[in-house]
Amino acid sequence: MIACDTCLIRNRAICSVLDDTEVAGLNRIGRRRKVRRGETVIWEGDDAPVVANVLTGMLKLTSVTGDGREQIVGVSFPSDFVGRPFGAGSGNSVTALTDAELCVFARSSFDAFARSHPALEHELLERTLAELDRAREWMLLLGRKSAGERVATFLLETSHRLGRQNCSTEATDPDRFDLPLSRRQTADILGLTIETVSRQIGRLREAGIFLPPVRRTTEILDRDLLRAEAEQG
Amino acid sequence: MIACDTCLIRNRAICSVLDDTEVAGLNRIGRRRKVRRGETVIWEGDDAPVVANVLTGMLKLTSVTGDGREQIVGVSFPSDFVGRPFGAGSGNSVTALTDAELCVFARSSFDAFARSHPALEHELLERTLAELDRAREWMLLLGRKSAGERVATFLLETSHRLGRQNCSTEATDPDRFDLPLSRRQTADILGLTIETVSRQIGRLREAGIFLPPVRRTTEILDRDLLRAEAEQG
DNA sequence: CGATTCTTTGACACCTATCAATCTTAGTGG
DNA sequence: CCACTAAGATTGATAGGTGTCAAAGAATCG
Repeated sequence: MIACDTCLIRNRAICSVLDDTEVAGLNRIGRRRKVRRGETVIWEGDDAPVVANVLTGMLKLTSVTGDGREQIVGVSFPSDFVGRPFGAGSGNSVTALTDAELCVFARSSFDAFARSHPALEHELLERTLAELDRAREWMLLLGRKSAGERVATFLLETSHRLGRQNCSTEATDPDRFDLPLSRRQTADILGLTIETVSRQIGRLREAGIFLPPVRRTTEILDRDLLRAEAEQG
Repeated sequence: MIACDTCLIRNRAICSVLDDTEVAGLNRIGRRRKVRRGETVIWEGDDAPVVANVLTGMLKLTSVTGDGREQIVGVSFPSDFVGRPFGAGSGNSVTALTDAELCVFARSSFDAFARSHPALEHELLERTLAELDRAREWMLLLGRKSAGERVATFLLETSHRLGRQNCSTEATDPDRFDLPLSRRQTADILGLTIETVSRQIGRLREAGIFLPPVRRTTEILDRDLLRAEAEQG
């Protein structure tokens, strides 16, 4: 009996392409680690000696300028892979947005394991390509969209990603979701200030399109109008 | 004798990890294609039935909003790989910035070939990870940097990438390079307007930091000051 | 219930976009 | 080779969107 047998994301993480024997091998070089909200797992510019699977919780990937301006360049959910395997040090920090649990590997061990398991590398490649797609879509948002469009796009994208995340058997309403992000974090995702995000959300609330957090739970009231706002708001 | 034997980028493209027999196999499913400046090879949202190695020239990857605002999300040089293998259709268009020559593969054939050649997939993974690093660094620029910082960063980055590109035996001056980009294209990379880019370049010229294009050839006069501008200009 | 943190709201300033005109470059045909 | 044209780049005036600064209002947590 190894830890992976009881792993909640055994069938969704990169491990899903490995058979039981192979998973046992991977299990041998990994260990579980709990992190608290706000704790930074990997530091930007560091040699980034670890990579990990996200078991529970949410994490942010950030880049920061010399004088402290921060941009969130990615958000990781359970079953996502975080860290930078192969060669280069990490270009961004990884910090827990909520309490989280990780399955951590020393990078050197993981690199060696991956190199000898092509199926794992293929899965990693598919995920990296998907992440690159997402990053490039976000570049369009950061470079060319107005504050209103950004906030609307963010709400749609968040609803979509959290919907995929929810794995309960019963169908859940994609228009209602818990958003464990502060204004600062939302602003850091959208390349805006907290005040601008606040005003745009206020605008959507007044327009009856969106219902802001009541104890973290937020709701999209008019998805069609929100989509229109995302295109040109 | 196959086409790859005379290929200028045989040792720099993803093919470099294949032996002669394997390259022959890849050669069998590929074909060369010349494209003219401005020609679009892959259309955003298309099924994107092709991937390719860049042999000569420069290409841009772009995302576009519904109403025509464009963001350049990547620039490809000789030996770079373009297109979206495995599953998802392409999220962005690929358009030639200069006349260019490509080594094109039907995506289905390439996918199959790659899956049966782990070394190739590993190389693809390394390149995709590096591209993701670059994309995320650019997200910081688009989300958090001022116009002055963007232009300065762009000049440094361009100098760096074109320097690596130049493979002549003699050492070339990294501070002098040819920049085959119009103001519009530069603006679309930086998420700015052409007027703002023009003004910022004018500012750097007046400050004696940078010499704008004379018949495409541009020159960095004071790299240290330019670096300072990139941090907070 | 008090203290801290986060969010909202307002007033104002500034940066960048927009609009418009001039100037330069590149390309074409006489 | 030069004039002519069209496209691209620069420069200027103006406006608008977002950032900044400040204060008041919620929410969270002991």
